[in-house]
Amino acid sequence: MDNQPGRSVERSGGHGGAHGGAHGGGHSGAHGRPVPPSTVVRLPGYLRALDALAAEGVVLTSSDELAGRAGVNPAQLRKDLSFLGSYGRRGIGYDVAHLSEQVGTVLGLTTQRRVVIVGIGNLGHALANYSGFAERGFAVVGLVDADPAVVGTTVGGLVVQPFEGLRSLVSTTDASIGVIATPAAGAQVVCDALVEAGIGGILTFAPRALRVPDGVDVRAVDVASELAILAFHDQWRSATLA
Amino acid sequence: MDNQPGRSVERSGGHGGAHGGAHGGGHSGAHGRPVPPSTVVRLPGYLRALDALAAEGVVLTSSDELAGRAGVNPAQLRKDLSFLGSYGRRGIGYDVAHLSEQVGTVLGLTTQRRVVIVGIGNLGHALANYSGFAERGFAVVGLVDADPAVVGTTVGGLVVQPFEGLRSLVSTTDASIGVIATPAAGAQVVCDALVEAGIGGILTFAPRALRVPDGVDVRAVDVASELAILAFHDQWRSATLA
DNA sequence: TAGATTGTTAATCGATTAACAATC
DNA sequence: TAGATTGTTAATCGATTAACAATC
Repeated sequence: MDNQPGRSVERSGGHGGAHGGAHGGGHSGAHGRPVPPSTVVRLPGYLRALDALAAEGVVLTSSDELAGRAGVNPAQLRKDLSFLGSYGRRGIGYDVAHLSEQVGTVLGLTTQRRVVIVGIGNLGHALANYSGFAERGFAVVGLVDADPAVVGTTVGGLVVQPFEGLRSLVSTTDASIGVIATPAAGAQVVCDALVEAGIGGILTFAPRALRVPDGVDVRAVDVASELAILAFHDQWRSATLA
Repeated sequence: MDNQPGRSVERSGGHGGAHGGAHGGGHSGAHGRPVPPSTVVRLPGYLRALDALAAEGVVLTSSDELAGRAGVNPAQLRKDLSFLGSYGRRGIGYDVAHLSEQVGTVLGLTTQRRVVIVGIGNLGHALANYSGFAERGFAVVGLVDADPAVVGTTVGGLVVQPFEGLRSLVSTTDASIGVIATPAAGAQVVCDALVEAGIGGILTFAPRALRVPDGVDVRAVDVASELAILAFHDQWRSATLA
């Protein structure tokens, strides 16, 4: 469980390096066929669209309708779903409730996962109070901050713990996912501590690439990078107008 | 400038549909060669790594070093940079300051862009106070919320405006980028209003696909989806251990 | 049966990577 | 010159899309 010198590094917005861990191959769906990474990242969008349909009382949908809602090509939707199994009926379509359940199962949302948030600044506050966690079966079970002025305060019903308590917090709560909401400078130290504590999946908001050992999965959300990408397109709009 | 029935829909974490606007082709780099989308999304990461090197006083770097910092393959880094022009020297490497400037220019970060944030809840607060905007040359010039209890309050030095004032706010400030930090239910209405007001790039945090007309660029950050993707890998770790 | 719609195949397209000639 | 490192080519790989047979 030693935190070896990082072998893989997360790529902004992408996967962390290797998450394959033991068996090397990709993760399999119901068919036994592996589900490609590009498909996995679209599944949550399908689930969202399915839940919206269900909320509207729609019972049956088609690849055309569902793809339209999710913003993808119908052929791509069908191909993506085919990696999970055969959950539609030719000539008929997909049962909304059933497909939603299947997609949720494939994504591993049937088991509750416990989340620890490190860095309780503005963003950490927002995340600690974010209702989206519970809606998808995630439980925020711990908050950690390095600032003594923040430690001991209550946020979203949880008392903020000191950084030194991270390891025991993770093991006593059996958390498997860590969220890094610290400034960039502290992110790697926090990441190392999370990995050391046994966390297997990390969502980071810090604008910095993180080194993690094989088998640890990192997803990065970087607001500044997203804005820069918008700026790239924006300058082309301006140039084209002029 | 009418907001036509949406033709394209953003994909979670990806591009909005078409941003090509007038000319259909991709956006060109210094060479006149178009810069592929996959390259554009990595450029901010390179810029980050370059700035970190500069802060450490490093003057010259190699594709190996820079790629290591950014978490990509050195061959990929060189290929990406080759779309921008020839900014390295064979046998020598890249001048950190010069390359940083070139990448920043290509991304359109030399011109200040003005940003309006809609939805001043927990997340909107965090964003309004986020220093990362200014560091990359973005100026937050307006805050908007639909809740009368929030309108009129001061956040990050700006007075929150009512939703009805969005259009005039955008035109008087000449904002080109809009950030949506509202609940999912209101996101499409806000999006439509931003487009109608002339906004060309949108960063949304609402967990919902947005319809936008051609030429409007949408980037979506969805925390719940990111967690779901982590859950997918997490379940495979558990299964492999057991 | 006729119409609709899936699941899958095959074709296209784009992205990644390795290899290496160019050149500092 | 010898060593280092880029920029580019060519090979590989994976993802997207169109088309259609299967089938409800």
